[in-house]
Amino acid sequence: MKKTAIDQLGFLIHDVGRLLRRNFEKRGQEHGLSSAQWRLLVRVVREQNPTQARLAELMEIEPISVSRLVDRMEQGGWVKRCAHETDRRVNRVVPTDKSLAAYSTIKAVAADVFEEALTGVGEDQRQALMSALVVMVNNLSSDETATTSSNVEKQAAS
Amino acid sequence: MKKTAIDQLGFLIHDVGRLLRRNFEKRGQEHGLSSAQWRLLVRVVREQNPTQARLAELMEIEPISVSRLVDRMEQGGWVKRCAHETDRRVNRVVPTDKSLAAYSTIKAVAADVFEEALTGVGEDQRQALMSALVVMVNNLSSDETATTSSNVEKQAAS
DNA sequence: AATATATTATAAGCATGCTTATTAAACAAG
DNA sequence: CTTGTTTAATAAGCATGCTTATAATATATT
Repeated sequence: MKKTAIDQLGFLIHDVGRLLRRNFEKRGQEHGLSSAQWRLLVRVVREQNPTQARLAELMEIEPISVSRLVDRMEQGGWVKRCAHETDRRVNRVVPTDKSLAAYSTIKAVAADVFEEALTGVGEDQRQALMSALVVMVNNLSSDETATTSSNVEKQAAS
Repeated sequence: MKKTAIDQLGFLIHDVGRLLRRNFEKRGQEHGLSSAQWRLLVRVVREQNPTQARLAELMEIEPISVSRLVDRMEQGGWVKRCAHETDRRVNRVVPTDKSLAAYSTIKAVAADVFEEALTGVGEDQRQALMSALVVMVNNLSSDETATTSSNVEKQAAS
């Protein structure tokens, strides 16, 4: 059994991420959501119509990136921008009926990709993998806003 | 101890990848290589002046992506394009003295980022993490060219 | 009330991935 | 040798991340 050197970690994480994304998008050609768009939609549904700023915080990407993601998703009929009740600067991002209808199907596609990826990885090892990743996220985002680590908690929870 | 659900796997991998990249690039502002450029440089040094096509194969990205990466790295003085001995279609990508001088320093920065990321993760868990990731790469790229899995072997080896 | 500061979203432009199409050179088949 | 196919690199244009800058609105301070 060869010992995999730690300095391959970056390459491995990068490759696994890319391959997960590729597989998800290949299988999901019927639904037509990119993986970034899917990540956003999950937040929108879970959080119940968050503002764009809240989405940026949750996804830990820049507000402008959210803005353009929402642009394309709005164009594709996945979400709508709705005016905030009191603050006229703010847009709430709201899923369309189309999104809600597709949600569980797409979720199943994602689960399927994970299952394929983890074929041959035992339950213990899966737990080790997941908890190592959670620790890594915490370590690496430790110097950022406090929101970060609580996000991870939340992710870990559900 | 909360059980981390498998359907968070995509989010976690994505986040860890992004955070590793961000930390590497933040620390490496002095050397001025992006993480994609660093990945390419590692291949160039290890493989001893590969062609662009070979780089695309090794990095599992499209030739055009290599082309533009090399454009910027050539402009930044990290690599040169040299004519192939016999085939006039081909460029060999060759590291400059500047690259070779910086190589071990940058490698140390990467190792440092990994060490920070893995703080609090025990040796057993590290091994479990790495081998799970190797399995995932193999599973996910199984329907691609045979080159893929042999790459992983090679990565795992060194 | 008027002015200064915060916050929300967006604009412009770069890097790195992709797909699809093109050019130049090499190779293969008649 | 000419014609057709394959291969190496590049071009054009899109998506999604980034940084830096701007406009509009809210909020806080004087």
